[in-house]
Amino acid sequence: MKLITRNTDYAVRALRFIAGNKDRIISVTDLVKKLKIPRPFLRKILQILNKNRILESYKGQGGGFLLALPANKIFLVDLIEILQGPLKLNECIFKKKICPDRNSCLLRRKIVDIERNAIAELKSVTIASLSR
Amino acid sequence: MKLITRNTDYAVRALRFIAGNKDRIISVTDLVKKLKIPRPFLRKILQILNKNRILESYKGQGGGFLLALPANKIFLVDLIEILQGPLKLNECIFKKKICPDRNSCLLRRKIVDIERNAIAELKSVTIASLSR
DNA sequence: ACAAAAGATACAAATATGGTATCATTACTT
DNA sequence: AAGTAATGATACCATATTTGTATCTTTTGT
Repeated sequence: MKLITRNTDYAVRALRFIAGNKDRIISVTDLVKKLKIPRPFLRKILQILNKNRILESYKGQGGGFLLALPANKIFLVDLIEILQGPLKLNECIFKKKICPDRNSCLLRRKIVDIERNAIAELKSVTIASLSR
Repeated sequence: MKLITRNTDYAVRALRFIAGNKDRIISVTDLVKKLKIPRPFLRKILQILNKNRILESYKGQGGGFLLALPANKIFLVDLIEILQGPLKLNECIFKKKICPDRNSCLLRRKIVDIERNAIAELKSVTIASLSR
């Protein structure tokens, strides 16, 4: 039960590095040299971040990536949602059907509370705040 | 990223039912009739709860299960730990090695904070409190 | 002795996660 | 214009976890 999976962790590392080299275009080659992340996996992650407008990309020789937003506007919650899907800690077991058990919904309500708190805390975390 | 997996959810349902039939031995057959849980899977879950002294078991004809503890002493956190393993939201990517990146540890620290809060909230949840 | 229960344990299917491989496209350099 | 170094798109594969199934043994009440 991980709050953060490896691709989110990798994304944070990569984004931190890119943020730290302000205005210099960073290629996957640069990143692989610094961070020990499997190259094709990292490429996939960066492509996803690009599609989600966290990164800008430049093709061709000398190409690479830049932040599409200032580092203090890139929120960890957003990265989690992009790379791991919606931040739901509960995921009701009975998918489409209405939950047939009022008491089990008591459980769900508790989980939703905890989820709300966790999200609130995560909301304050940005790439900038992770770069001190 | 589920806080609670299906087997924990099943366990809660089963324990609630057993708690609600105080002092009557409940067999898997009884439980399967009431809760729509696949029988062999439920058996496995109950066996685990028995081994972990959440349930008492009685073999032979007329056998089944009783709570080994009062319902207000059966904590959700414990069920989670038993059925899903240690409640760790962080799970540092670099397992044995010392984390080589001080900044990524900033991330870890945040997650640990969130984890601490979530666990604190979970600590108050018992089978009894889920049975109103 | 029989049958109805749990105990133990090995196996299997489905899903999620982590990672590869390959080909197409773009753009800089010469 | 050609070569090369970069990303885009996409399909595939390996591993781990979750969610089950199947089967045989042991116990106990009737």
